[in-house]
Amino acid sequence: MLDAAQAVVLEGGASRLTLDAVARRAGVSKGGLMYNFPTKDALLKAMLERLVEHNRQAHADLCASLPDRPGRSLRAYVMNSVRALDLDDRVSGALLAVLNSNPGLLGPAAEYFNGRYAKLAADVPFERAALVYLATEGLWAQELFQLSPFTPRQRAQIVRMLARMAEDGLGAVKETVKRRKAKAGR
Amino acid sequence: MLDAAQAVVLEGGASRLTLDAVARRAGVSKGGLMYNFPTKDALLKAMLERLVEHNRQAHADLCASLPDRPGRSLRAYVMNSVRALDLDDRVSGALLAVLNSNPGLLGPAAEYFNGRYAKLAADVPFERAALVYLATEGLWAQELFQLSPFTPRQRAQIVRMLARMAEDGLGAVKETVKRRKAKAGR
DNA sequence: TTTACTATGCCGACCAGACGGTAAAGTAAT
DNA sequence: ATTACTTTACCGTCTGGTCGGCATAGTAAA
Repeated sequence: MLDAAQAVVLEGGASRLTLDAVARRAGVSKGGLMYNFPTKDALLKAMLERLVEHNRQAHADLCASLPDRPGRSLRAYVMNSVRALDLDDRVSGALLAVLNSNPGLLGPAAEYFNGRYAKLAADVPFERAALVYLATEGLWAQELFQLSPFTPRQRAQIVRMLARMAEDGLGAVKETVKRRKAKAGR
Repeated sequence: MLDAAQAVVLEGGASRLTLDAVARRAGVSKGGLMYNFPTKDALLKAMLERLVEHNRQAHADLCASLPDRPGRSLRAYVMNSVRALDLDDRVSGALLAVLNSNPGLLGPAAEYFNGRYAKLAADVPFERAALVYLATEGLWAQELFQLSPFTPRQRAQIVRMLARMAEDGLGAVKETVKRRKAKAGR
């Protein structure tokens, strides 16, 4: 059922997330849907919770597959965010769905997102962590609203830069600048 | 009337943006509202257009008040974005209002936002411009959804860093790192 | 000046449809 | 018979949009 709800949001936007639509999509009657989720807010809450859990899990998995160096968690966050952008991710839809209706439901999710950063940035200097975090978040948002001014090639370049900055710090950018200058001088 | 619409969105969220509410707020009847905006989409479009124009103007003004050095435009963008966060800005509401209903209306606005970046980043190395741009956008989004994990002090620090990066490049970050280390060593 | 006519701008009652939610009844397994 | 679950049918409300009317002002003929 939650799958159906996410599908509906993905296809028709948050405004089309109606109980009837979800029920139809899930192959049950509206009454059946209301039995499992007594109210629409309950459904939204469940969607959001599953989304957060999914995100947490993906980050943990990715983190485990990376070498244990300082900045690993932050790097995993970057990679996880941009990977989600590639597939028509469920996250996007459900998030939009929630905040346009009941803003109070964001509470628990906000807690997660707030706590998330603290863990990400624990082993990276503050300014660098903040920069990488915000830029990633910005890239994600741009793509979500389809307002990104970057070409796919540029996006890939940015992602590489962010991933390197998460671990290597400023060296990554300096390297690139050097390389660009060398290239320009050629 | 557009003022009323923005006020409604700001107070009650995008979902409360109904024709009746706007009409009441504007002190006219619904018929009167419909006379000026024959359809709700027309109203949304007008709101969005005014918003874009407002943004463009604010950036231009701020740009003019800054010394003409490379990165001026980008720096003005940063300052303008974070200034908008301070007051309960109209932008936030109306933007949300539009994208949750008719996504097609974003077209013209998307054009503006796309073109905007090209001008901002014209006189700044690509990676640095992208980094500043995305981080600013990320900061703006975080604040908009009230999901920012930063304290006001941290936010101010980040803003200073971004503003410096817009013009001075990596020197800004390096400086700060140096200062931090010196401080820690004290 | 008066009168008749027209255009503009706005009003407010109304409509058809969609929405979230409820209730009674049914079904199948335990 | 009880329980878990589903269906069908319905209700009250709200929404975007329509429609006929009304006041005002402008115009031009008398």
